[in-house]
Amino acid sequence: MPELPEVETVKETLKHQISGLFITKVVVYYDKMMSQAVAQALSGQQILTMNRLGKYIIFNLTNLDLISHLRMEGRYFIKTDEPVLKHEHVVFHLSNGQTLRYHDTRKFGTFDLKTKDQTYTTPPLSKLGKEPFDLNPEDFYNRLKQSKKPIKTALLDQTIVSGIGNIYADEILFASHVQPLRRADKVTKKEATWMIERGKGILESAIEAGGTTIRTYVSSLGVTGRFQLTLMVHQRKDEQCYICGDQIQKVVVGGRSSFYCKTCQKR
DNA sequence: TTTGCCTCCTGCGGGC
DNA sequence: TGCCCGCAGGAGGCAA
Ligand SMILES: [Zn+2]
Repeated sequence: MPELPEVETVKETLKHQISGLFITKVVVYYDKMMSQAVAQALSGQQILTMNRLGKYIIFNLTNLDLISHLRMEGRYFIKTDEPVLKHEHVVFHLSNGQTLRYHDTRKFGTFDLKTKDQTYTTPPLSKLGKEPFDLNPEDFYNRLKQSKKPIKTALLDQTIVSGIGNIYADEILFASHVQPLRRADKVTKKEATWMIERGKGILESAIEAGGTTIRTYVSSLGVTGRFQLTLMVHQRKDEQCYICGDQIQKVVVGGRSSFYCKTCQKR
């Protein structure tokens, strides 16, 4: 599932591919994905630029903002007049004859259309906490102090810190030597600081990796922003820890699969 | 108030 | 080989 780095890559790619173009028509093939009213309102809007906040992509239009969330499987493809595929649910027709296709096998992605004054002052964006890049470790620590839920769940809570998903949450906890089930209010200031500082490094590396593979993905697999990065623990159940050799454990925390090394993450 | 469970949707893998 | 079942997963909604 795309997290902050992958979404950043998608946003940057789209920015270079479609900025300046006008949306001439929007066709919806799965009604629940986008209302007719929204589709019609998009006609005639120019795509001025693309922005991102947390895991949300923002199409900055003439006098509206379209907020797109990819959830687990959402992808964008830029095509011309090829047949519309089974999982292409929304097709944006553009002023240069190309089409932007929103592809989503699970149909979990969302679109929200906002007037400019409502974009950041109403949900979903108004509820977002800061990204790790902007979050002061001390503020993060103080916020964790107020929460009794497991730290893994807190890291996934977009109102506490935005942009982190299941994969990077596991990686950040490993890098900070903290077990996923530890209560958030039991995390020390040192550990909270590690989570922010090392979290930033992990996300930055992933963004950088995305930048290097961007062309391959645009041409072959669409604008997914996905790329292979070496993961220390996520999805590595029963494999050896790269640091100590111990077996990676899997636990379910808040309904989410979580992976950790019980030796490197003692508490 | 805060927390946690359920829901959406469909491809995939395991079991027989 | 093919069918059936259960699972995974962001975030919103709702119940406790
Ligand atoms: Zn280890």
